[in-house]
Amino acid sequence: MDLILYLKQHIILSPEMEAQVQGAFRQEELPKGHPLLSPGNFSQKVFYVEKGVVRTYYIKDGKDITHSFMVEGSFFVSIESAFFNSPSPYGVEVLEQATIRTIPYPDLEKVIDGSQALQKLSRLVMINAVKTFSDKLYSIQFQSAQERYNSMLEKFPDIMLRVPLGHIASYLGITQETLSRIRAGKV
Amino acid sequence: MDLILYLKQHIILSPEMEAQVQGAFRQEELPKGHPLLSPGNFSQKVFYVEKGVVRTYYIKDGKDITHSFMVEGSFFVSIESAFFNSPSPYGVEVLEQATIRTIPYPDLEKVIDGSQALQKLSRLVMINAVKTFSDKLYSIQFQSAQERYNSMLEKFPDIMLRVPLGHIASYLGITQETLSRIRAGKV
DNA sequence: GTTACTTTTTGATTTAGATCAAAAGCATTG
DNA sequence: CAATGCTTTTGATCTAAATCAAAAAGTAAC
Repeated sequence: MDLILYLKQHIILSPEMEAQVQGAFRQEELPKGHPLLSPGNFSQKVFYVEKGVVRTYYIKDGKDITHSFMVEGSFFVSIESAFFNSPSPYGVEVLEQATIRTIPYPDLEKVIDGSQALQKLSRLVMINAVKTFSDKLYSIQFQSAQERYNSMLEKFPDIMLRVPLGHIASYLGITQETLSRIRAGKV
Repeated sequence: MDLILYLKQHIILSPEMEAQVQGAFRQEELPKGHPLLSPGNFSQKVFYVEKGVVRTYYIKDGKDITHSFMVEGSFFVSIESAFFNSPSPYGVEVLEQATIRTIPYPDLEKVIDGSQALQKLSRLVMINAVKTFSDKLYSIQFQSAQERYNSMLEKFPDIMLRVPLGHIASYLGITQETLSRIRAGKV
């Protein structure tokens, strides 16, 4: 969803503010496979997905672990880089032809500071980030592989069919073999 | 740590702002065992722990699961109540004689809106909440019970000795029996 | 179609930690 | 100091999912 539209759905945006946001965010059309950020690099960019599917991941013991799938209307920023001045453990890559809007975090902070409404919205976006983590923690801690698979089917029915098995398995916190068995109903 | 001192460590606080904060937060001395919030209740209160130890928890399948230990200098708010107007799945209780400062979230929001510096700090506090969840998710997903135990020993050496085994076990995401065995070095 | 390569599935075995059950330690109260 | 309840430990068994290994299915390149 278009960034401005997204904002207008949540807050009232003055024409001046709208122009400021439009100008502050870059817009990029990116093909499948395009890396937006590689793990271990430093980037203070905030990403907004207007269209397409993007994946964030990190490398653990040489293995690629999917951390999240981002669909239209999602924000991402490396907390490590933007707030703690260190390299990002996360990488970000385009899974499906995407339209991405980006802005350096310090610039975004200035824009936000200029609007009470944006301040409130930015808090909401962060709260949602906390909630996403909280939900994922709960699912890893208390749900079985089968249950997590079912939840994901509900949440991302489309993604399940289109991305490689390995990405989904690592996202669910299970091995590819287990996911394959679950899918086949052999559990 | 005293709330005002905490704020001053992070930002510059004008005398007027300081007075406003002092007035807006209530202060309570609470004994061990005192419930600050019961699971299933609605509370928009933001808690700040000035002194003592507090625990947040929830009930899962009739079992009491410790979600976090809060020591001096920690904030807590039920996201569900404060932001989504629903009952809090979390409960909060005093583990050790504590000094707690509280403020309804809507009031806090007004205070924050009046100060650029507080806005920035509130973002940082939220970022830290995200990071805490992120770290906990990682530890549950990739670390063994033994490793989690060791990390906790480093992070909360004092708490480990003073709170009931069951609280620690559920916090670590393991059973009491397993924790007992780990402690005895029988693993 | 044949070859080569990647992705997915199937099978056998192992393992960390759970569960179930009971014993041992420790406090508190009369 | 018994008697009564907690909390913690110990022991035996079970289980979900990992690991290891190989077969099968897809995909692309020639």
